Amino acid sequence: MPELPEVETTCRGIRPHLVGKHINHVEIHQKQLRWPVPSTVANIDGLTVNTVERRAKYILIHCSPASNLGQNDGKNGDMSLIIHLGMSGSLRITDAATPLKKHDHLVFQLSDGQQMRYHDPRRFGCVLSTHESCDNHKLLAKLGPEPLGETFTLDYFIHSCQQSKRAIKLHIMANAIVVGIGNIYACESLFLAGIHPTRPASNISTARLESLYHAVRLVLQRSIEQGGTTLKDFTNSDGQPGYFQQQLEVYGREGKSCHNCNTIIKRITLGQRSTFYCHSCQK
DNA sequence: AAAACTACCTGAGTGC
DNA sequence: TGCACTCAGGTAGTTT
Repeated sequence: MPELPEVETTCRGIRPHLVGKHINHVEIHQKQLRWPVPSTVANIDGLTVNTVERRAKYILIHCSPASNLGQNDGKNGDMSLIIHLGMSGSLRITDAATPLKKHDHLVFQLSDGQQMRYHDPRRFGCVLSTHESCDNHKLLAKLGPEPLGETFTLDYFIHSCQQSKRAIKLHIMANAIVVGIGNIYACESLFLAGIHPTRPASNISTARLESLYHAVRLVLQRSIEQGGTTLKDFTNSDGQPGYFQQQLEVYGREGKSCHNCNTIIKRITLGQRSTFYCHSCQK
């Protein structure tokens, strides 16, 4: 299930295969994703990929007509794809001869003969297009800062917590506060910081919030370095699994011993989501 | 206004 | 073997 590190891993994997290439043709085999794939996605036919970026868990692919390359004025037929991998999505680069898989919903035919395929069994993801700046798109406009970016400062984080009485786990998972921290990394970060997931955000000392701030960034950074977490169906754009799962301390470990103190890891439901923690290490 | 809840979806896993 | 059932979970939209 792609979280921020998986999306970053995907971006890095597909970028060198896409930038500078033309997209000759798009095939839409299944348009019924989280939202219907708009027919305007097909307008990308013939455009050239300028950049591949990530914002939160969205992959942004910016394209221009070949004649406009370098103008970067946002007009003249520029177009961007906004792709979300949802729970089970992946983007893979393959050659055209590779047989289609059952859930390969979109196929982007590239000018060098390769293809990029959007695969998503559970169809929780989306593929949308826009001619405007992606930052203004409805889905991206209200997102908080990137957890690994410069605008996510310690002061900002502490202040946001002091304003909220919600459980700290729900606070760090709220996209308006900071993006890209899903269930797995929220659990892991709280374990690393020694903070109980249900503790109200405003009821945590600034020293402990500082630990959490660094824990969030460390956990995400480390996971990106490992190529993401493989749970069930995540593989990178080459089809290789990530290795971060081998380092999970609490997530999915209900009933097993804490690596730190041997206490049995507990599971509770918080915000409709399974939440794993060590009752002894996290207060 | 903020928080809580729901719908969307299908593959994997479990129990009978 | 196969059927019925549960669980996983990001996000926007709805309800409280």
